Amino acid sequence: MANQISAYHHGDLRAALLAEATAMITEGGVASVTMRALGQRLGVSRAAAYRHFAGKTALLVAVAANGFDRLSDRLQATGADCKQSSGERLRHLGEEYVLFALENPAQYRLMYGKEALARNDLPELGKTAKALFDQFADVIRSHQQSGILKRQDPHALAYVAWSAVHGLASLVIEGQIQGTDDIDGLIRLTTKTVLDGMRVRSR
Amino acid sequence: MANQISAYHHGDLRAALLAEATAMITEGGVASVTMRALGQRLGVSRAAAYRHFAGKTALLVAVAANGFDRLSDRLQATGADCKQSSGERLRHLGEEYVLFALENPAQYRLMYGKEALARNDLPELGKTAKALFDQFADVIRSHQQSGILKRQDPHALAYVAWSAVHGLASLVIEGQIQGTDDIDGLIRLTTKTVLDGMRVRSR
DNA sequence: TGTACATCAGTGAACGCGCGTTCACTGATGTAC
DNA sequence: TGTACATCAGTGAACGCGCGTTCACTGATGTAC
Repeated sequence: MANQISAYHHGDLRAALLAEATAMITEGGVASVTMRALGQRLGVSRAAAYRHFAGKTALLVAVAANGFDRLSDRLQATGADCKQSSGERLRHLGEEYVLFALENPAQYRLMYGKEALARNDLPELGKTAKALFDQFADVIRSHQQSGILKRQDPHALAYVAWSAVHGLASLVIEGQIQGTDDIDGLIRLTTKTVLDGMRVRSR
Repeated sequence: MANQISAYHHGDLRAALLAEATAMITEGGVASVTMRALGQRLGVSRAAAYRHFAGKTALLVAVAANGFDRLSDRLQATGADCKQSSGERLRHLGEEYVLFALENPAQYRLMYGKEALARNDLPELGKTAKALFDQFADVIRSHQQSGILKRQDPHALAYVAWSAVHGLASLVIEGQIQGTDDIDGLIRLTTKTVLDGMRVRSR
């Protein structure tokens, strides 16, 4: 076991590559990630990455997959924190979702955009995204059974709620909602408005 | 006046370049637009485009600007069609917005994403986008004065509504909401839910 | 009406550049005896 | 404990490619006289 890092053997280059690629994406967009720059920033040859990833695409897919894992963990922790069956749990879920996206803008874009990652790379990622959405739809369903939410197709209702938080996150990430605005207040208003619209007797 | 098109002089190459670039973006994403391919598809030298646009970026900015014009026209037509002061006008506005995005996915992405177009190119485009949003905020404000919508900061409320329609459009465009679903129904449910959440007495 | 000429749209060859990836290699590590 | 060796992570030079852009040019058009 080498717990010391020599100049030649990096130690955990794979993890370092993922972290550095994520940082580069955040700083300059996915187009700024090049195998050359990546190696240079880690003080490593540009060919070294190929020992750990089949190619650039595989590396980006890994970054996205890591994002899904982290988002899923975060949302599950939110669910555990907040046991009440009222609509508050749903609101917290939505707010945490937006916060994750705003804290990891580039990774989020990689997860849900298809500009950077072509369709070919999606089999594995598509499943992960679907699993996360299904978990969310289950929460919606349980709130319907508690009589809090309208009894409509839970998948459709889940899509509506997801649209709102994804839309808000995207608009902020893409710079369409300027920094002078009260983002936290906007997040709360969005989750509140959509939840109110989904509530029983809201008409 | 040359109303005949010779082999050498194209006639209206500028418009043809815009249309073809838009088509290419739709087919293969913005990365698939290259000056070479563009010229080839129009049966023209690859240098010909530089007679009409300063460079590739200028061409893409023009495509985005054209998108804003068309979207603005469409939404204004919707407002004119639908004189009633009830929430129906707002719903139509939202639905037309999503439909425009789904019919022009790549152009829409170019308009509201910042992946393809760097910040430097935004001075003009930013203003156009802002003007469109302000028009929308005015509609929200007038609905508040009619007593239909909650009296909250109209800009904030406008952001919420925009988030929902932008989010839905984005999720569909990025392939996150699969084709087997009832997209039209989902559009209606989204606008209805958000409008209900914004209504007076909706609590 | 006919000719000379200015204007401008499009040509095609070439440029330099940065990219992802490859390949034979070298150095460090851990293990078998 | 010491040595030989298999394993594997990282090197660095080189590859071919497609890109945006440039440049001197040529061909068509419209206009002045």
